[in-house]
Amino acid sequence: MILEDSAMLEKTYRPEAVESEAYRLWDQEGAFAATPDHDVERFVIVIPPPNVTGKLHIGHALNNTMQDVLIRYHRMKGEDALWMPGMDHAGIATQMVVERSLYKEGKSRYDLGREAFVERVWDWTRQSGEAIRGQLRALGAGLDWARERFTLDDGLSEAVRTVFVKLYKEKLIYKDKRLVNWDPKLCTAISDLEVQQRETGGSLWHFRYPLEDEPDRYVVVATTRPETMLGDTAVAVHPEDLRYRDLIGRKVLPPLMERAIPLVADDYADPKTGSGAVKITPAHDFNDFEVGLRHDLPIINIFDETAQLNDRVPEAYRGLDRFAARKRVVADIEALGLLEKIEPHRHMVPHGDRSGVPIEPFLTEQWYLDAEILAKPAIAAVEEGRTAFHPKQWENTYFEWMRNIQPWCISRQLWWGHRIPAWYGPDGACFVEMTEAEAQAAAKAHYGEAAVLTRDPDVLDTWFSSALWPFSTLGWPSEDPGTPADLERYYPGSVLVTGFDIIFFWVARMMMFGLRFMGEVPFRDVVIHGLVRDRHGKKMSKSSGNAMDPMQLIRQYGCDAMRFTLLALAVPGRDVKLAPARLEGYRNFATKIWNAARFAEMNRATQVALTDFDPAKVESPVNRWIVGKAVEAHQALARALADYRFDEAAHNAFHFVWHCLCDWYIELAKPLLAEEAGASETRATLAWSLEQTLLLLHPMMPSLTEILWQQLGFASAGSLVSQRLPDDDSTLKDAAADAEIEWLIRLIGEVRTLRSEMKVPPGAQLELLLSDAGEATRRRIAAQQEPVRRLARLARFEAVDRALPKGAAIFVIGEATAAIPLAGVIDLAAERSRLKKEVGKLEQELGKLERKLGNADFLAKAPEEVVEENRERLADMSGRKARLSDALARLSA
RNA sequence: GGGCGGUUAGCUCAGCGGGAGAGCGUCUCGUUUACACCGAGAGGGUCGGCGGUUCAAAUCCGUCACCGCCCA
Repeated sequence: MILEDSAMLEKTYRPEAVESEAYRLWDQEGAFAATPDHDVERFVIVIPPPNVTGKLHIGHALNNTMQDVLIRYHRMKGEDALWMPGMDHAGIATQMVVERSLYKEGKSRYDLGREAFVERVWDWTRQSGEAIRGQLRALGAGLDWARERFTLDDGLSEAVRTVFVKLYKEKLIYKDKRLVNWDPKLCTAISDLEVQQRETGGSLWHFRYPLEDEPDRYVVVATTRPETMLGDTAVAVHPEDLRYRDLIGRKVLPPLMERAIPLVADDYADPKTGSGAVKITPAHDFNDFEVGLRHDLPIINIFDETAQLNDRVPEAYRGLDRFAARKRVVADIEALGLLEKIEPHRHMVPHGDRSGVPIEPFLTEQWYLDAEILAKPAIAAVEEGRTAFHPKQWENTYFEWMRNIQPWCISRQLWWGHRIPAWYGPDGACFVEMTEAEAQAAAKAHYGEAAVLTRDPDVLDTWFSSALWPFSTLGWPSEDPGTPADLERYYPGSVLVTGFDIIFFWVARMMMFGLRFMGEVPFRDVVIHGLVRDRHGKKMSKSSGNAMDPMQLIRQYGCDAMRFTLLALAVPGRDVKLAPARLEGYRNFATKIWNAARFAEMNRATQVALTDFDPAKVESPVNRWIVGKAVEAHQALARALADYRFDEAAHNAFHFVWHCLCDWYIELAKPLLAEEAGASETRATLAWSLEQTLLLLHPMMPSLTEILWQQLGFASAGSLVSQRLPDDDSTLKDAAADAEIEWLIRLIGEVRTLRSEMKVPPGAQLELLLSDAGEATRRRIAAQQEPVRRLARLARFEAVDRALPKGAAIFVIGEATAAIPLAGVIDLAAERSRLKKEVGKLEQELGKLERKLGNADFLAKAPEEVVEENRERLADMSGRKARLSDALARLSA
């Protein structure tokens, strides 16, 4: 077992073994509970509630990972971090899921009746909610579970009713009869945003409508929807269209019907489209509806709610669905000889985004919210920067939509959701109140006696309750003693993290309602991320078979690796293209960390080594160097997260761990750890560096780091999850140590390159001689004997005063010239060509620099430090070039 | 039609006024016990085209081309 105290770490990292263990530990400690009694900064995220439709997808994984990083990071900064969990009842989506399962049993919701059906959805919800909680845990998401909310909870439902009643009484919510987007499959109104325009291959049918009083003459109308001609109430032509001028005001007789309809003049008719005449069906087209209003046309609705033709059409067509009706109408018109032609036609057809069927504009009475009034302060709040989008460009999208906002149709003909608190009297009078009792009272006042009331059967659009989520979850509008304190303390939230596709749904509506009812924005920052796509950039979907299930990825790669991958790829303003290769890479990274910890453990560099350790007092340059690098890594993390640059946070941490800590520090520490003297400082520094690494990585890779924290004994001071990050302390950085280690790294790199290019056998131990070494370099040579000899595989490494030997490979480092005598081994021709290439490159660079520095304008106009920097580079390069040319000359001699 | 974003190494993408970068892949070499889910080294780019601003442009402006997304 991994957690047995005495056991060493297992040889390989097995994520599945640590993840559940870590979460269990956090649960047990109540690590995710907010701390309302602590007098510290607050950091609040209210989760965008996932739908209770069953499964989280990879987009949820990205979204919640980002939130978890922020929450864990701010908690580790010592703030009171609250991450409010919860789920959304998701009216249409959930109802559909349950109806589908009923359908498999051969039943419909009508067979069950409303009450039993709703009970059945509750069963589903409980089950689905449990599944989602499990998935969020598997993700490592540190939510404050005791506070979990559901949009249909009593308190939240009360919030919904409160808002509805208030806005109704303020006349911002009203009932109206107009065309809505009607989903004939789900039999409910849906909002504009739930309608998808899909390009569809169709036809343009041209029909002849004879004039009523001159049957030999006809007007040709073109339509993409022949079946709606049964509801035509006019034909419109453009007032300036000379072809039809004389016909305006006369009547035409559409085929198949006994009804004559007028020819009206309206700008809506486009003379350039088709024949220039257009049939007008006010009940079944948004534009036609407007035309109808202008000309006072009758509105003839020919569909029932499932889009079958009703009894307002000739008998032959009654009961046909719209697709059958289309065929029949076309065939019948053709039989009458009134079909002029059929042209193929691609056009956009509105589809329900849930049901997938074409949407009908349908005339019904619905509840509306006057969103324009609520939008104004919401626009101002973003203009004034009280809420800021990241990246900022999304503000344009927000403004664009908010400034053109339409009345929001908030009623849905569903059974699952918040039932509208409106009751009707026998004469249809409407009473909107918090409870039935209050409605009764209002009715009594209205009628002067008690009346039988019927409740409105409809429910509210799901987004209506989502709009209240940032404050309804905190207890609004409850009068309970506990909750207002929460509201006061945790509203407004700090951040909302969501996808760009949700700006209109969540962000906009939360802004409107937050400002209206709380008088303050619901969050300070809105972090917008992209969609997760497959490796080719295609949208994931079940139908194309490219969907990646986060739970599957967690099993395959581990939750930390999946999180880290998503973070590293989460470039602002761009979609995430997720490829297995990236997941593998970061799974390897997790293993790398695990093994670095094993190395530390094997060298007893654990918590034990840290007794009385002060990183400021470290002496050896290597140790001072890694201390400085760790400080920089923390600084980089802070900078990245302050800007919500999760990709940079991940890349910086990756670079620190792999390339600073593992590639160099551990390798350089090996000889020191083997020594008698100096080993204890290095052991302690290694332990400290690892501790810093775990702190640094924890927000991004929580499980792995927590388990290592426990295993290496750091947990005597508590779990990693509740540790404080170190205060920023730049005094721990040491420029001299940095310079020395950078020199060392370059030196070793040069030798390795030479060995490889000269094809020196890997086992051969070489000599490295430095001439012209200054005092500092000589000191470094003396100090760094072991690391250099070991990592560059050298038998000897020393400064010399004599001339460098002839048959040697040469490179330049700082002021010194380095030689590796390779007499007998070296291929002189190869070394000559290598040096020539090197000199050639330098000459090219030098040419550029000389031209630049020879330009009077550059000297006059460029900032002094830029000029100076270029001068230094010139000096450095010409020195190197001189020495390499020298070596080349001697080789050729 | 309007708006937004993109075009940088074979792939995925950073960088957004002063020396072209990362990860993955490719090639060569390597088991010196943290790690082969590893180590060492290398190769690879007129930064989409054209024009302009500037001492200086991948980076700013204009324009064109192509690719996405959103709204009509």
